Amino acid sequence: MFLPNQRRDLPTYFAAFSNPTRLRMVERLAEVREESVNDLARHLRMSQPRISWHLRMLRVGGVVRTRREGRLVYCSLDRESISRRQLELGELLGLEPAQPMLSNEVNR
Amino acid sequence: MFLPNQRRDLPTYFAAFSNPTRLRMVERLAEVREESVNDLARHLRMSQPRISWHLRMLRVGGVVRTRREGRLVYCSLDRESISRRQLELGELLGLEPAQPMLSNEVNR
DNA sequence: TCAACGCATAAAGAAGACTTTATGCGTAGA
DNA sequence: TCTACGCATAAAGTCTTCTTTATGCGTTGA
Repeated sequence: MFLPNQRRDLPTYFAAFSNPTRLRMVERLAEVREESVNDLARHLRMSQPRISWHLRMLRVGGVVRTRREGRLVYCSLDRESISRRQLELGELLGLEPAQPMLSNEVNR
Repeated sequence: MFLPNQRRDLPTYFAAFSNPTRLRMVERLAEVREESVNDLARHLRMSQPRISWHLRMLRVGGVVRTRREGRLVYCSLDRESISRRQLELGELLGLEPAQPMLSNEVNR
């Protein structure tokens, strides 16, 4: 009841990274640590609904998390979650326990 | 002329992992190290064209490689390539150089 | 409490991913 | 050299993902 879980989550995790638009968003969030939805949209020159849509995929995939402050929603990488999924992939591939990758990064 | 490359390859890499069927194939190949297309199909109870189709995605994504021997085509994980992409992701996310993950695994 | 802002979501259409069935090409063995 | 096998690919149809345009809901500041 834990390993099966893994197989359910991994596809959405990888799907999050499997799109150029989302990769740009991720890249941007890696640079700025945190940014509001509108600012993200402005910076990447994309419509706000489009950003929101991809944001959802990133959230569901466990790549990005958001927090609300007033009427702004700030996005940031969920490094802890990413790290966890990477380990799951390692298990699936039957790899050495491998470095937790990011383990020495604090999450925001 | 190197970083842009990265952004071109990563989506196909992640797309390879973003599908349950392909994840099963990958899981299987992690167990058996190497298997022919037909045997893979038999084991996973899927049609041969279906396997071939997904195999192509896995190959394009740099996750699996194949070698021909007579009329059989053997599939195996391309651990070296996977390792490389994992590092690219790390760079994109602005992470510590992080362990090459798999680095202490020989490739078949 | 009203107007404007920030974001999410819905609806519709376009593009892409996936599956099945059919076929073709190369190799091996008779 | 003919047949059967293993695999790839094509064609057609279906299902999913993605984009745009329109709208709604919550929050802030007047």
